[in-house]
Amino acid sequence: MELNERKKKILEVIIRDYINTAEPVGSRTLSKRCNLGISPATIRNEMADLEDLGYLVQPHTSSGRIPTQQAYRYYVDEIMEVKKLEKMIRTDIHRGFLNSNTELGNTMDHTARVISQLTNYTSIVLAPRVSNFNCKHLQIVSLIKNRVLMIVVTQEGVAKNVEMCLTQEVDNLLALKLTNILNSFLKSSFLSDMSSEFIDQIQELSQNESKLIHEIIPHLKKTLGEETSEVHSMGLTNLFNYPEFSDVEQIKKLINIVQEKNVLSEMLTNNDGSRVVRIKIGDENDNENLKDFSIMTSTYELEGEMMGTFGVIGPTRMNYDNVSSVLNYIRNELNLHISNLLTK
Amino acid sequence: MELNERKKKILEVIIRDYINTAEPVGSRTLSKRCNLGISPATIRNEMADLEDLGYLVQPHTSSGRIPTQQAYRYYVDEIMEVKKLEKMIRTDIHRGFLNSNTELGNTMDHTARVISQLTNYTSIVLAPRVSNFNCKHLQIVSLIKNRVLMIVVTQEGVAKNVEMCLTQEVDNLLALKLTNILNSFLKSSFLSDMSSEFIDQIQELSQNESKLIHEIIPHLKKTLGEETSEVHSMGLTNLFNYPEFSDVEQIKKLINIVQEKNVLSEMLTNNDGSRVVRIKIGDENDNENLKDFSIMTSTYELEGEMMGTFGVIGPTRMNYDNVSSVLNYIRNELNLHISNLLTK
DNA sequence: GTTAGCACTCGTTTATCGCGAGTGCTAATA
DNA sequence: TATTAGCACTCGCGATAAACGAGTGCTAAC
Repeated sequence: MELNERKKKILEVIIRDYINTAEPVGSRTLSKRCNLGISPATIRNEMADLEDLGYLVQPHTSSGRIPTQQAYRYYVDEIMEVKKLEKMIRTDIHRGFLNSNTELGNTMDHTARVISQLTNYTSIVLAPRVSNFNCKHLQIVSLIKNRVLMIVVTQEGVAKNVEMCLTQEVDNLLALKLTNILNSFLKSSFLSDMSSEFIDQIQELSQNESKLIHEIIPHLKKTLGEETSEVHSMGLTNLFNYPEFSDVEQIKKLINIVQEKNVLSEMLTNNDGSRVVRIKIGDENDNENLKDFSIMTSTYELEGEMMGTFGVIGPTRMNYDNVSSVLNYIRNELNLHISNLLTK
Repeated sequence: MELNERKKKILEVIIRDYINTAEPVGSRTLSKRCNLGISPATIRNEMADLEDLGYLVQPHTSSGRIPTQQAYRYYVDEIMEVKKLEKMIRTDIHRGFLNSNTELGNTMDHTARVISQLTNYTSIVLAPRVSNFNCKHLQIVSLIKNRVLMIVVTQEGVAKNVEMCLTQEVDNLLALKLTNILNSFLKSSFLSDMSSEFIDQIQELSQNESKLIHEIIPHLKKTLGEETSEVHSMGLTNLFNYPEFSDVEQIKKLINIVQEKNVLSEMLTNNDGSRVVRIKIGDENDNENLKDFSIMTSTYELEGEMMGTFGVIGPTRMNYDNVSSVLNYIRNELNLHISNLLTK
């Protein structure tokens, strides 16, 4: 798909304009805007070419043109240059993160809020996941009768708790006992192979304890195995202001996306590690409900290890420049902040 | 506000009709619907009277009438008779609750889902709150460095956890120590007066431990003091189908209400204990954003003690009959289920 | 290769009209 | 005296039509 410089320039201006106004752009307005000193007629010819090449479409005969998803993809890959955020905004964000509470949950909320404010789209931030068997500490807390709470703490100091119902009563003492047993497993790395044989071999366990441990293990496995983590989302109503989402059906779709946590899996399956900020435009999303949206995501890390994902959902007519800048900078801040919070 | 029997009957039919159709009701259709054998002309006279009394309004001259909020209030207080749910539906609900997971969180979700399905409005269920100093057990879990998790378990077996950042590092051993100290406080009911003097009097504590306890206490106080609890909501999009909420501005308002948890405080301040199901119609809500909505709430209990609130948010043109029946029955089921889950 | 000119397209806006559901009033009726 | 039939009037709504205007493609001239 080679485009000469003039076509490229024209396409760029069209995309920029359409992103701003959401109105089809015509040759006249375009000729005023781009200072190439070419007449509307020439531009019309070029636009017709760009339409043949699949970069533009007309909503109806004799109206201006709007960019296709292919055009956005081209823009993102070949035209866009990601700028640094303005210094003032950067320091603002930095200060915000410093003031945001030192608690992990608050940090996630704060991040989501900042992103939605800076982009005017809907932000989504996934808390660090608890998985991969890298847990450091387990704790069983007796709730009442046969109901207990299991707290799983990872090496990175992230906690997750699971409520469960066992077949017999567990008091504080027994809970402590179970906690100790499970943690000794942890040390001896039995957990990496939590098969029944292993557990039954532990001689010191009473039949009772052994039975309870057997009940707990599946819950633990499930917890460690699942990829889900807390979702923090902000600015859902931001999107309602955009004309493409102003009818009720679109709004319903949008709410379902965010509520049913569809985006989540979409974000996680986006595993292309080669770029810091990843972009999925419209049809590029696998999820059927997301075909009308664009999603931009990035990840935050701790000591080189991927901890979680965050990003933005908006129209395909997204301000890719600005969102890239924002996500880039937020990523840095988040890495810094998380590192302060979680490093030993 | 005395209304004679015929006026009462007419008002009732108008309200019922308007709740179903959302269309102003005229004298002709009305005369067909109510079998009082009176002509449209007579009904017109009565309707004019009802308008003078403040029960009806016309959206514009020469259209049918719609009920005022005063009318709904009258209907709810004087006309409506709450029926039992159909046997079939009752058994359906009952089975659903039996099958719903034995975990507390799931039960709340299930309740929210069932209510929104049965009413076609938006349901809100507040999990049992943790407060009033009735906690049974405390647990400190070391996360990483100086960050710990505090788990508060109430007498009823409800848990809540709070992440906090202390001024010095806490390892597993120290966490256990702190846990023991706090629980001994609990037993000796020192917690009910957590003043500094009391704590400093404990001789056995090292300066170190004492300092940490002093840091933890405020968090504990805050947790026990706050009235908030998890919110489970379902069926937000249900409301979009009603014509009164089909424009974007209303939808925004609605989403803000549910997201920003305004309803929550509204529900909690609704303290009129004299009725099982409490109703707030439009203006009766203190919260400015709720003036266009009606809210119906009820509470669930454990051994006579109020545990939490649940209910429904919808248009003032709400099907008060059906929602009353549903909330009534759900309340029974929830009491039963919670009792099974939490009783010693 | 570029541009001015022109006829044509088509969605949007504005105005007008008729329909119909509903009302209030008056006079007749039980 | 309460009820009802009859009738003129109101007003929102949908349909139809006309005017508008932003934009296009094509052709011919530069």
